[in-house]
Amino acid sequence: MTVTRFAPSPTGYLHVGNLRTALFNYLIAKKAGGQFILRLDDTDPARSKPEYADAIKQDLEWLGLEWDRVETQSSRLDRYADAADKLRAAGRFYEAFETPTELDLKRKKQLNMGNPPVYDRAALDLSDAEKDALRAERGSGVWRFKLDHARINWADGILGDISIDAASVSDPVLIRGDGQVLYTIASVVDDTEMGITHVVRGSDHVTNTATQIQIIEALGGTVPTFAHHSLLTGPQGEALSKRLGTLALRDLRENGVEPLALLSHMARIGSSDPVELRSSMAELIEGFDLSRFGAAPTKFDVDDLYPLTAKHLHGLDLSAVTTDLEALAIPSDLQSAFWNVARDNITTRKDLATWWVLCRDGADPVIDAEDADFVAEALGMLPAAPHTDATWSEWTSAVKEATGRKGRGLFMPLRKALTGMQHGPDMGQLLPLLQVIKAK
RNA sequence: GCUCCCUUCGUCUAUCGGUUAGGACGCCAGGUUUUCAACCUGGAAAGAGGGGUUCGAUUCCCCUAGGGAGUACCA
Repeated sequence: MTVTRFAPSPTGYLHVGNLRTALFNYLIAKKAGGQFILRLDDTDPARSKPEYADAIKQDLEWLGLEWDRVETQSSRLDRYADAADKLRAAGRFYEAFETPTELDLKRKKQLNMGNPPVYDRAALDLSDAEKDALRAERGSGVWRFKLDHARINWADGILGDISIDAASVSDPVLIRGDGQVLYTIASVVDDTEMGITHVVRGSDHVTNTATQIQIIEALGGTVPTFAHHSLLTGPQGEALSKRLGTLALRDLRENGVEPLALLSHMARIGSSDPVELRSSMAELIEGFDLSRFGAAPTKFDVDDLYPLTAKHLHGLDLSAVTTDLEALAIPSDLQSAFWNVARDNITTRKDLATWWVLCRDGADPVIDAEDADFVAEALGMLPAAPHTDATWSEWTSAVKEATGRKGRGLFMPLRKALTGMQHGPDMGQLLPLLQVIKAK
């Protein structure tokens, strides 16, 4: 069975980049009839916060990305300790005592000499006595995984055949000096023990994947299928990480982006499939194909979300927006007519308020000097409320008769006088909803 | 610096050596609506640069330039 996971650390809010990873894993699992696991990578007690874990769940729920199971790494610490023992027994684990400053110095030296900044494995030469001395002096060291210096190859689901020389990578630290288990091993242990079959993550993880493959093998686990999707960049190709602050899922929700619009966009950008609005998650699942994604960085522009949001809204019927209409205190007998009028003229649900305020309170008229007499004459002919669907057409016909004006010259001044704007809903339908006409 | 990935219309991309270089979003125009939006139709718009290989390169190879990522006792 296909089992995937989304593994955020609860150290902040989810943003569009995270969503892409989550969505890919979700869609793959669902398309295969498999399982999608939400795994909270909270091994860092200093930065992980329960509030963030809750926020992550809320954001996923908002989008309808339901997980079959939730796991937390902080409750699996004993598993990681077991794995560490296993690595020690296999002779693939060694303790190193360099301080961060010393490591930094080593790296700088290597860089100066034009060499890759790879850990020199000095700790491997330490005798037991030397280790005891260092431990007494500096406390416990870090535990590094001893990489096998060979090329590491895998067939990536998106990038194709990848080959990385293990010698160009430092032996990864798996356990910190203070005993804290690090992502690299926790993730590997979970992936193998939870039966993860497909790992889809950002391409910022490709080097991790290389080392993790060796760790999985050393642990005797089965290497899952890996796929690394490209990272999102801003509209100008700039790194998105700098603007991620404004791209939190909750902010998008706050700005009125519709879940299906977001989902439709995120599930397709970067692929050869057209980005178009899908009407359901099922449709998204059906059409998803990882092999259609390219390896090039993908530009993401928030503005692209709004046309899709508008389109989604345009297809909604009254029942889907009654909550919004109620929130605006729109009388129930007016709701249907109002939705019909406003529907095609909104980008987000928030725009509903603008139109309702216009209907309820009227608008400050905009009357050009050359139209002043015309508008005054026309308004004099406007029958008293209540107006019906026929009022506008009857009225404007009469005005046309009386003034000789027609087409745009006839309608635009009236639209501007009544609504204060030169664009908006169908006037014939809008007029009966206008509770106040300030121009009169 | 080193390692990995990438480079086709504004954007996301198709093309497994020979195409009028296709589609989608956006944009523009026209139509429809006696006005706006929506909708329909049409249009403009592209293979980073330089070398090769080849009868023929967007496509294969090399170089340069540019972009992204990694190079943590973060994830």
